[in-house]
Amino acid sequence: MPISKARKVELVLSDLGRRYLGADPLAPDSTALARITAETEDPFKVLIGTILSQRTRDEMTEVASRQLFARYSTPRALARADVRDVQRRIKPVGFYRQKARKLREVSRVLLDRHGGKVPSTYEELIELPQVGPKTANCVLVYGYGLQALPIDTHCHRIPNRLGLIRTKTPEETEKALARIVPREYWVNVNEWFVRFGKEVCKPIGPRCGECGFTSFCAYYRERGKG
DNA sequence: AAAACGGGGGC
DNA sequence: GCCCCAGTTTT
Repeated sequence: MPISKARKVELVLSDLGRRYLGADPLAPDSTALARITAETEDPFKVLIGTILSQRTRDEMTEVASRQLFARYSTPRALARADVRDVQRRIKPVGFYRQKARKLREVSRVLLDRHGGKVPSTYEELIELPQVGPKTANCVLVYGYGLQALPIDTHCHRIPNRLGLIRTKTPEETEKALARIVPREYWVNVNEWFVRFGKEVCKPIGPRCGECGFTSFCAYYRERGKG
């Protein structure tokens, strides 16, 4: 007799919690964005660091962030920055030319329309340049301690593989996860999926031998032993 | 719905 | 050398 979906969700969350909750958020095995956001409660740095992390390898984000914040740590400073200097500092991340322009642009919008402060509502955040659903929710969660579910490729791939949800778009994934994940887990579930996705449930070549969920994983069953 | 953006690490 | 990465924007 197959176990219920609710039970699967419970098993996954408790197991990932055991794996990662006790872990030091500043430890080397933690993700770079997690370290950056853990070191500061500054929504501006969370916003900038999250934009830098978009579609870019995690380790590169940390290097670029430190080089950028060493010189520009406020919207006012970054709004006046020389784009070439910003480009040089964030060079390790992908799309660095585009991002340098967008970073200065978003800083100017913060000054012109938001009094130099990062807004704390989804509706306002999503209007900012280079801010989509994922980045907006990251600012709410890591910058303001509010409840939201930032959806990246890991948060989409893993619950779908496990058969917890069946969604095509990030929007669908966010709604589906919001239904099945208890609120108390929202602050953690994003990073749990990211770390689990990097270590075990990789996009290609997943280490199913190190996964505790193969007994009910739809992906494991279909691909015939990993 | 699909393509474009892009440097750097891993294989 | 080839492929992929804590997405967003444009077509």
